[in-house]
Amino acid sequence: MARKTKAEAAATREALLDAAEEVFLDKGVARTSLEQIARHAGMTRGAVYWHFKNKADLFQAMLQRVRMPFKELVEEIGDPGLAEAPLEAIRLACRSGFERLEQPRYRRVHAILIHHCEVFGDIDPLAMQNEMAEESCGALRDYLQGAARLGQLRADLSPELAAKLLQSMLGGLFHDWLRNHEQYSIAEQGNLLVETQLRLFSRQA
Amino acid sequence: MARKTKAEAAATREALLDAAEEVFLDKGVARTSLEQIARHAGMTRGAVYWHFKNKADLFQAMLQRVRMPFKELVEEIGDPGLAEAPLEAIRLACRSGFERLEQPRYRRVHAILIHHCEVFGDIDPLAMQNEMAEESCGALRDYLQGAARLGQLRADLSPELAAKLLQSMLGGLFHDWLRNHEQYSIAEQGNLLVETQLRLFSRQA
DNA sequence: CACCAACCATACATTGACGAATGTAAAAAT
DNA sequence: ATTTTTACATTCGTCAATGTATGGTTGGTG
Repeated sequence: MARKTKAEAAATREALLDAAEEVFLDKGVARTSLEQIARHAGMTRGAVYWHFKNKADLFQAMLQRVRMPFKELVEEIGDPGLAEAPLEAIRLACRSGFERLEQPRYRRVHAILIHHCEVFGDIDPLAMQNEMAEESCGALRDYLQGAARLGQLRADLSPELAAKLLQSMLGGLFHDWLRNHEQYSIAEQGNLLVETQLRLFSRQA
Repeated sequence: MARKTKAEAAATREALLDAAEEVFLDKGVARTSLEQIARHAGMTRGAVYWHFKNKADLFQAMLQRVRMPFKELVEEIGDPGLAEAPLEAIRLACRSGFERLEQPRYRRVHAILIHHCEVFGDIDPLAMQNEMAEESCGALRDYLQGAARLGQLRADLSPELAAKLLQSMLGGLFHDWLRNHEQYSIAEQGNLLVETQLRLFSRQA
């Protein structure tokens, strides 16, 4: 095959990752061969082995395109007044997180990570899920402790417990929606649930 | 090989299923061969193909040993007075569900179904998860509607919304604990979260 | 303008899992 | 006592997937 320009090569790399997302989501990671990915992108396995070391390497590259730590979601809002309204910060961060998840790329990759892959090679999806869970739970605890200090929480509810409740609820919603995203909108449902839960947490009903 | 008695044959069948649980949980379903399962049970693949049609058949047999629909959990309590205390019924059902999950067999098989297998053959684990989710969510909605009729719910909280909240929370806890069961007890954590959530739901704080 | 390396296709060797076929010895049935 | 069936073990052919090696063309750089 003829050599391509740098831009073209980068484009085929992206095309391979796009194809990987689609086929992984459809067939599952273990049951899809690199041949299938390459054909779906209109290429051969040679292209895949040029751009990536192996299947695990391709998988990690796929994940790199959709990283979104919880802290960044809050920072992107960029409202300094949120320091005095932690509950509102949580609400807005969840909102923008939900909006990202509705983009096909974010939805597909997370669905693959959560529901369509097992351990393989040096990839351990459960460890990655644990990282994500701990990061978000830590952030939630910080904000809820702030809310407790400001007297915005019910007196009979510890911020640690509230954080675990909220974290579990968000995780459950996350898993459930990624299983059947066509049945409802995570933006609608998620905002409704988060607002309700935060309302139950807050001092003034 | 010599023929075994019926009891011995049934025992080897169970031993194969036990071995399958352990190896599946360790290596993931897709990455474990029937050879590995047989060897781990001290047999060969001949035994596996005698007792089961193929890998998918063995997998389904493994699941059959740990079926536990939500309704049965309530029925097993057998307290007729629970009709007037739906919130208490939910609490007790969750409690006994958590206790079951702490048995290694139930924990392992559910962990495999949720976190260690992809689609393969005619097996679709996501469809099974959806069945479980819908069944439990339906049951929760029934009980919470009963609680609403009896005036045991906050007036500003619809039973449907409460059911979704609780269902999401339980699902999140379920997924999270199955990922790292050695870090905490689901009986302790689960009962605490359920009681707290139900307390937030109830009219009298 | 020349030449090297980037970019991808093609061909080949290796691996390992499946499933079917066959072997076999003892338990049940007659 | 004989026959049949059960409960496995062993062997073998097949096929799909991986990884590597090699080839061919051209863009980029000196």
